Amino acid sequence: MSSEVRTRFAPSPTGYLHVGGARTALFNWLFARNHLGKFILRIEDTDKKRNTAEAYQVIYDGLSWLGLDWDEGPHVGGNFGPYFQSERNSIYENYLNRLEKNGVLYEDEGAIRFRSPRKTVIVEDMVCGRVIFDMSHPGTHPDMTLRRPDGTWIFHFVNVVDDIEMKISHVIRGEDHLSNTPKHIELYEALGAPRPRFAHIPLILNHEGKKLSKRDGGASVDTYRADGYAPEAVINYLSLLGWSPGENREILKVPEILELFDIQSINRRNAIFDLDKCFWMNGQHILRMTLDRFAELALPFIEKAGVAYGSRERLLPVLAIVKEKIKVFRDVPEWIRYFFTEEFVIDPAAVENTLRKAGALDRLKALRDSYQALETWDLHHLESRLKETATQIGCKTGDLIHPARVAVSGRSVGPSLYHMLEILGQKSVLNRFEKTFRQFSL
RNA sequence: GGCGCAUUCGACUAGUGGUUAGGUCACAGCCCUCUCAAGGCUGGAGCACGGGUUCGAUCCCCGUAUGCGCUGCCA
Repeated sequence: MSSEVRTRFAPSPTGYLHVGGARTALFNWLFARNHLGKFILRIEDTDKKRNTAEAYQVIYDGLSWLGLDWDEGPHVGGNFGPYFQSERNSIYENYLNRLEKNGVLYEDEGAIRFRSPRKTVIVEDMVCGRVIFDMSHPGTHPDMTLRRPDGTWIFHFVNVVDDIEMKISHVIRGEDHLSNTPKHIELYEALGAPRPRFAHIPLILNHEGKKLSKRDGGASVDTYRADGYAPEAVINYLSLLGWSPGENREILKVPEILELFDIQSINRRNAIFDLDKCFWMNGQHILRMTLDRFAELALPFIEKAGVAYGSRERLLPVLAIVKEKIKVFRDVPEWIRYFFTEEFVIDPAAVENTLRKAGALDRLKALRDSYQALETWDLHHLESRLKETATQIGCKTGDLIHPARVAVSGRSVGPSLYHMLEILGQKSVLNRFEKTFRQFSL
């Protein structure tokens, strides 16, 4: 029981969930789940006035969307709450009193400072190895402040107190905290508390090699949901920043990541975030996911775009034939809209490149004639009849296929033509052909 | 400035005291093909630099450079 693994993610409500934070949360979550331990969410909302309800919600939404469920924290409670620093004032008072009794505090213009023991502190980090800090010089390592004159708390103190109180066994956090760690260790020692194991993971940087900021594309987790990424793809991508399972494995499902993840094998080098690869990876996950999962993730975008798909029974076959083309779910509506309405947009460039080609409409008319007479409207008959027609009028199949695609969809790119025609049905296809003749004949 | 961490193709990474330094994204070309994707093949592209240690270093050690982080009464 005392050896139970307990990790935590301790964000402050800044209004968005940073991908770097999400990755920190992910590694904490993976480590806890791997060791059958507990993953705790604690909100570090000490002295911020902009702590709006939305700012908290963004954190819950982001983590939930990614599937990083917490065992203790907001909404779920736990035995070590409250899980908001803003509600833990009396706890901090107690700990401050303990330090006061130990004579390690002093007042400085109204602020409370901690008197450093001025010794060498050795950090045994699970990622960075042994790191030695010489704390003996006040010039380079000034005594840290624990509390401001107005009574509000400083991060280092409350962070350590909470980790002690919440029995955090492993502190997994960004490498920007490595230099803070000796200070934290001094507090653990002064409080007579056992120190946790530390693991400092490399940071995520932007293309300029700077810390990824809110302005950088892909910095905020909610944009992934908005743009139509699958959470499992984002998890996969983030997991490979600073970590690799080896054997050239890359496309991994969450259970696989869980199985393969090993905190010892995290590297120490900062990683630059590459949205292109994340995008590619999303496509790979889409390719591999079930149609049900695809539909589940695509549906919000379809609804939002107002595509009147009628029923799930009508929608699924359409999704089935576009699934392999889709990279992000945001694109789904444009790929399927014309299946459900006659009022679809016609791409002028597509018209120019196909319907306006010499003889294109005549060939399409020949195809119309053969399809009009087609009795069995299915994939195979559509294909063989089109090929026969091409042979009869002496053109390549592509010379029929391309104009036909534009005629029925308004687009020059799309799924396989025969699949499209089969789903659209004979009546609709012939209608669209006629409409095309009316609209584009000279 | 001080302290800490890092440095393998443009990016993410694998890797070992002796390898043709491997994979993936991106890029280019080719193949496949009804478009677009997907897929296949090929190509360009990398061990920051200088000293050591060693028979031999990308790998170990020391410097230098560069980058990042910390150096707050931010978190």
